[in-house]
Amino acid sequence: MEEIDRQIMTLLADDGRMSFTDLAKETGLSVSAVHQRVRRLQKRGIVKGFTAQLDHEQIGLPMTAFVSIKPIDPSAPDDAPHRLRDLTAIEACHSVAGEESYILKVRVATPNELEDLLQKIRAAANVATRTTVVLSTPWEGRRPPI
Amino acid sequence: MEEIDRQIMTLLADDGRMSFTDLAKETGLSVSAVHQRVRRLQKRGIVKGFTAQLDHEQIGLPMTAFVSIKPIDPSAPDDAPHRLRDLTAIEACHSVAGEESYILKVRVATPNELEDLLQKIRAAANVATRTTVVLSTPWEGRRPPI
DNA sequence: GGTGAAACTCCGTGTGT
DNA sequence: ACACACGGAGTTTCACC
Repeated sequence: MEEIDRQIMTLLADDGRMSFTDLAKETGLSVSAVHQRVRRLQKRGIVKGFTAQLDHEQIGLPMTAFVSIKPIDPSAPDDAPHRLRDLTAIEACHSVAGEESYILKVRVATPNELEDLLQKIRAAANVATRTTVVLSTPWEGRRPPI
Repeated sequence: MEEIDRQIMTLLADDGRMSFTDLAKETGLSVSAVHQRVRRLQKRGIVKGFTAQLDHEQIGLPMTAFVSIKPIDPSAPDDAPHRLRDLTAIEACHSVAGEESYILKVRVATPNELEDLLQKIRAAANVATRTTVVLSTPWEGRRPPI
């Protein structure tokens, strides 16, 4: 039964708009049973939501970079995520082990915008930054083997 | 008119399963006009697809890491993406500027699995690896400001 | 958890402007 | 590019197992 949930999640990860009718055909369950399972998966938070995958080039954000940050004053309390939250160009913020404390993934339109963003990051969180610019992305957001 | 496309994409990025009827209400257009626009956005590849957002903890992949790789033999042809393609634990592969040639984002269940994966990466692509383990993720996959 | 059916809503296409 | 309309398809809830 857990097997069927995995199957449903795999199908929805591939096509987030697949109809309940088609999910039912694929799984061999009735439409209402599938409906019930999807609602339960959402309620449990295993399925957190559904989203459209957009082409960054075409929506005007062709530049991606990873920004590692390190506090200038290591004794100060670390609330970098809170301080950086309003910088919407930061697509992801990961706390990491290693020499730096966070890795940020950012999307911008131009090198100039990246420069502006780095200044804002340094000012907002009182950190030093180390930036790695993405040249191309062979793949991204690939579905994990559930 | 371009404004309405941006609005539609924002709505679909927030809720990938929103009905055309609701999109029509939000945008003030008719259902068929919205339908036409979404199909066009997909045909142009601006909307690349729709996907379910899954909780990595709950699907058994609680561990995330960034793996930077550098070729051991810099004179060899660089076909790392092709050689790494079958390692499905690699969620993303970015070619980057800087000291290393690629940054990989990987998801695994345990430290042991990470160790196995790193061995496979080194063997498959003939590279040295530098791994940064993610401790927590304040946010991820946030919608860019379209 | 599962089914099946009923009532409702939505989708997708055709037609017209 | 958009609006309107209509038949087919999908969704959602219900009683029952």
